[in-house]
Amino acid sequence: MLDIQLLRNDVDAVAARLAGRGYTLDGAAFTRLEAERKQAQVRMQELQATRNAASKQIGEAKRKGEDASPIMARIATLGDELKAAEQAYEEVQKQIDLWLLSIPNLPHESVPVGRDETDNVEVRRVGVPRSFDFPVKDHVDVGAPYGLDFETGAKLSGARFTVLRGDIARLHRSLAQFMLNTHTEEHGYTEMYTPYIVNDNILYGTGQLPKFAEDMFKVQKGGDEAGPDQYLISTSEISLTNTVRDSIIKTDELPLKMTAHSPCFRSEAGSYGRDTRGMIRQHQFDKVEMVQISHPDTSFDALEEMVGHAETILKKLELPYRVITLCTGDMGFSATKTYDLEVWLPAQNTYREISSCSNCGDFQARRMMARYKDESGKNQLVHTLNGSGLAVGRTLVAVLENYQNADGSITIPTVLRPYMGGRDRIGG
RNA sequence: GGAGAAAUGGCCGAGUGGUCGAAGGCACACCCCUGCUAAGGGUGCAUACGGGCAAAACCUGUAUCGAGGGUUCGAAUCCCUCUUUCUCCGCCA
Repeated sequence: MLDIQLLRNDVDAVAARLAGRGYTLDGAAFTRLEAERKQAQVRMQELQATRNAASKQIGEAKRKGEDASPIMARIATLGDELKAAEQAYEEVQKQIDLWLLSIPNLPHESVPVGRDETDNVEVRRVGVPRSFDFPVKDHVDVGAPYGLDFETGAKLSGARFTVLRGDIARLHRSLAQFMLNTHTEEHGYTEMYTPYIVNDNILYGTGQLPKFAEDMFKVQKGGDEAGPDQYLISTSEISLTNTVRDSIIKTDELPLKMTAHSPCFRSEAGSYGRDTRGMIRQHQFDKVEMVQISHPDTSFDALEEMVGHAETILKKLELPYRVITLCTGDMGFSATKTYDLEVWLPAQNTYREISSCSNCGDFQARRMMARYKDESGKNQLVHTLNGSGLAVGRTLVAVLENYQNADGSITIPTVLRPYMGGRDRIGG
């Protein structure tokens, strides 16, 4: 959520910055709503002040044993007026809130301006894609003999669900363990385990609601149709970041660094026909997530650091990748700056997203009311960052494709061997 | 699932219809006193959103005692619904 003061002071400047990310801000509508709000609020507060003063007088009169009926007669009709005024105010305020909640974050000045992913800027490439002297298979064909099973996944749950068994399942688990251990032991993150089902208000905090409900899975308690709205998390960013909701953090406790391995559930409405083969795009996938709650002064340093943490995983796995800066038009709703890590997939002969690291500035903090106390004792909004470190399913894809051998076997990356019982290959 | 109790400021805790945004204590900040040891005194110390105002200081209004509704001129206090916590019983991995 943007600072409403920013909008009150200079709607046009905000609109100009949002235009860069392809969002059209209706400044005139805002100005109109704001005028209405001010009028309604002043009116309501005046009536409340009148009522409060009269009630005090009544109290005093009664204590002295005087007759309070003249005062009561004077404000006889106040109640109805006040009720109407309060309703009018609430109505406008609700409109403003909903409008505010649907505006995306402002891009940071350092973000390249552009329309879509073709305008993203490559920052660096690390590692050299291996050259194969045999026909390269994609992960579906590489993994099938060892337990990568889409057919059974579809039987159980439909398209975009996968069953892993045997060596592939273990490789998948090993990747998650390896990532989690690296972030906790080498990067200073606290390991977390959090709910996978969250209340709807939590999703307002991180920005999935009110605009992106169609990407989420909504769940219901058995037999409880009137129960609270709850959703499966689409990323553990949601649960990790919201742990600091409604709290005031001591300055010397910043930054808070949290990591978790969790499943992610995405309905991906609107992505039909994209990446239908294989496990690139699934309704359920695992991810190791990093979240930092940062002091505003250091959040952009923290972003660079976090990208480095994600890169460490790829480096240790010896997977070639590149880092790109997303342009204004390609960034997510809550982000003020985002780096994507893209891993080399030989079968697709291209780099594909495997991590996304964003600084959200105070955008989520304002929605969550997450603050710290500054030196002068004032409460200030924290900055929030999140990054994949990494998407486990896609990392599995990358390992299968990059480590495949001519005989159909798969070499196990060196760092994963301790997690795989010391073996150095699958099959062969 | 059944029965009962509870939820107040950073923390503890008083407050059952009328100047209560809330006593008192702790913690914290500053000042004074004291030349010495976890001593004494004073002051300050919730948040959000408005208006004066373009902004700071300042003045001022409104809301907030788990959440939402209701009764009332007036609600922390009475009523209803919900949430959470605790105790006991049952069930369960």
